[in-house]
Amino acid sequence: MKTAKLAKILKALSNQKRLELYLEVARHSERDFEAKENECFVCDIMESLKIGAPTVSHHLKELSNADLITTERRGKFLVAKAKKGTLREAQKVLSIVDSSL
Amino acid sequence: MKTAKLAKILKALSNQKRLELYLEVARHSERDFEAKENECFVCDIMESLKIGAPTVSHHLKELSNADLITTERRGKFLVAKAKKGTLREAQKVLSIVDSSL
DNA sequence: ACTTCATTTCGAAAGTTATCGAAATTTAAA
DNA sequence: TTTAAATTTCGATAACTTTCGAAATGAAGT
Repeated sequence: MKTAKLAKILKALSNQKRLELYLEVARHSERDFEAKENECFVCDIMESLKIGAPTVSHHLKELSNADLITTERRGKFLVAKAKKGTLREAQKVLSIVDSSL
Repeated sequence: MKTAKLAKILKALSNQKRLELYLEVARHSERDFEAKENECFVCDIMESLKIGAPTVSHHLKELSNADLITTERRGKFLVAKAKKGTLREAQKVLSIVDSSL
């Protein structure tokens, strides 16, 4: 992976709210793609992170842009899923550091 | 590790130049603490990353602030050393994601 | 079609960041 | 102690970010 892409991924995770949002998505993504009718995601996040819907939407877009998540409309709601491979790749690059020390 | 600290670390690595700088430091840190008289570090980086000295200085400070490196004066020069533990801790938090998927 | 709820887009405000050139500081050497 | 090299601080600017409220859009049920 090129440093430009790695930097983009890390940047997407460099805001505390967005990082928490990502971790939340990552932990719940499997479950939420099987979500029941009355489950949503953006509105859950709004409440748990205490940020407005426009901001959540913006953050989700940044995470998508960095290839860290995908989103899917499920009826009225939007559910997000983590692309675990992207994070793993990023970790691989960073772990070069460990092995060389 | 709290998300606030993790976010700070990731932010420090979220700028491409700074990320490259860090990776460079990480790869060379052992060697450069044993540096010969005429080896320097900031000025090397200036050339290899093509950014001015003030900017390098600024980036080093940010990496220090995030606890990712330490710096040490060696005669006229400044050498930087990676604090591998910090990165490892960060990786540990992020790897929760992997194990939960 | 109308209403309602969820999400996105738009426009803007406030704050932060990357980068630079110039000046100041530090260190070593002559 | 004068000089030269390396680094830092300062002041400035341009670009970007986070966040918001308001308006627009999309989806689903009545």
